[in-house]
Formats: sequence, C-alpha cells, structure tokens
Amino acid sequence: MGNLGVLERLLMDVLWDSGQALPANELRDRLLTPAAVAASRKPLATTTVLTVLSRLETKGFVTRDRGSRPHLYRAVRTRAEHTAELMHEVLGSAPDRQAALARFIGNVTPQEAESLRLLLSPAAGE
Amino acid sequence: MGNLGVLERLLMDVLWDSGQALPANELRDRLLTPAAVAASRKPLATTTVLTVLSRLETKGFVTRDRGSRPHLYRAVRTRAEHTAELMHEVLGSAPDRQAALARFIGNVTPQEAESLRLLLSPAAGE
DNA sequence: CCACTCTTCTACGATACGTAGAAGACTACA
DNA sequence: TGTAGTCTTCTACGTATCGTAGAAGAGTGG
Repeated sequence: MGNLGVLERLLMDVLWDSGQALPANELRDRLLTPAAVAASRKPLATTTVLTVLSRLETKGFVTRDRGSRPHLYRAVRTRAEHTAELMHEVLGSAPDRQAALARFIGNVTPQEAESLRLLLSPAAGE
Repeated sequence: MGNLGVLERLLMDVLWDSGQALPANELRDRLLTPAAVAASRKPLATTTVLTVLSRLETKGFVTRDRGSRPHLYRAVRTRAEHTAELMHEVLGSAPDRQAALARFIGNVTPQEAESLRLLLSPAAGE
C-alpha cells in the first residue's frame, strides 16, 4: 500500500514531532499550529481524526493502546525510517537502480554529499 | 502532482524501455508482453491508451508529436531521472534529511554502497 | 468526395480519502 | 446503581483520481 493522504500525513507529522503516544483529542488540537491556521486549515471534528487514525492503524503506520482510556496512538516507525523506506521503495521500482542512484547523487547538496561520504565510510553501523 | 497509477506506470515503462517515440497502437500492443499476459492483463482498447497518454501529457510525463499522423509519444524524462526525482521528492518531504539519508544508506546493498562511494568521489559531474 | 484511420469528448465504475453525524460503549460520580 | 458525560465505532457522503471505453468528430489517401 503506497502512500498517505494529506491529512494522514499531517497526523503522522504531529505524532513524529511529538515523539510520544497521544490521544485523538490532543492530535486534533495539535493539528492547528499557527502555520496550519495560516494555511486556512479548519478545526476538525474528533471523529474525523479518529477515522483517519483507524485508517493509519490499518495501514500499519500507527498502533493504538486500547488499554488507556482515551486510546493512545503512537507512530510505528520514525519519520526517518519511513522516509528511507519510501526512498527504497521508489528505487526498487526502477530496473536501472545504478542509473537512478547516479542521478540521485548528482542532485544532492554538497553538504549532503559530504555526509553521505561519511556514512559510507568504513564505520557504517546500524 | 504526485504519482502515477498502475496503467500510467506501465505505459511509461514501455516508453522508457523502448527508448523512442511510439504511436498509441504500438504502445497498446507492447503492453501485452508474455509477462503481462501471465499476470492476466487483458488487451486494451486503443482509446484507453490514448486517454491515459493524454493524462500523462497533462502531467508532464510525455510529449506528443502532433506532426506525425499517428501521433508519436515520447517520455519527457528518462526513468532514471524520474526515479531520482521521486527520491528527492520523498527526501524533501522530511525535515530530518540527514537522519533519513542515514537510514537510507543503512539499507542499501553492499554493491550499491560501493558504487555510491564511487559516485561521491572526486569525479562527480552532471 | 468517400472510406478508413486516428483523435477527442464524454462518461461510468471503483477506490481512496477528507469529513463528520448517529449510535453504541465505557467511566465516574452522585 | 443509574445517569450524565466522554470516547469509540459504524455508517455515510462528496470529491478526486484512475482504469476503461463508446460515440462522435477530424484528418488523410485514393
């Protein structure tokens, strides 16, 4: 299953930024950052958030703690993991991985190239 | 504008594999590789292919030569460029690019790590 | 100018997603 | 323990995207 919708992604971002498990109401509130309001995002009904969270659970992006009374939602993977996974997915869909990688590398910033060099040096660890 | 549907992607793959501009009929035929037939893909009406090609044109994935009588369709970017672009898009959607890159690198095959090292060496050019 | 081919227009069904009300389940307090 | 209030689940609708293609229009060759 591919990718996330806009709201789904926003919710994941809130979860990722918070770094902890949160109840639906909290998530609904945190969706209304000043930036979000500026982008004319309206407050959502809690049920809307719950619906989306259910879908995210089905897709395997969040787990919920049904033990706590307001259920607590937690991101399954970190954002970095998610991003890396997606990148691999994209790369995997190309038969010419080498060429794609070459193109990809050709467009990273110098700083990123540098850190990539470091990451690829002998000491590459989990 | 995000990504491609299944058929859209299949058509792009045919165009990319062919490396040349092709008319709709030819594309329709080439869609039926043995592998595709094995995956129980049915023959499509030419209009179906034309519709999808129009959408791909709108999305900027193909250009069409309206001069030739059966219009000729050509991929705008190479598959490698497309893949690399998508990867950058994914990476760009993460605030923690460094972390995402680290994760990404952590999961490439040794062979790919090696070629990445080469790509990042002195002679990195367009 | 006529038949044939190719293209455009229009359309419909399926799916995903944003959105949320209505109804049911659970908790806490009186 | 009954009742109000909170939280969750069920159901549903509107919209966009995409696969699919027929019908009608446009262009070409004889």
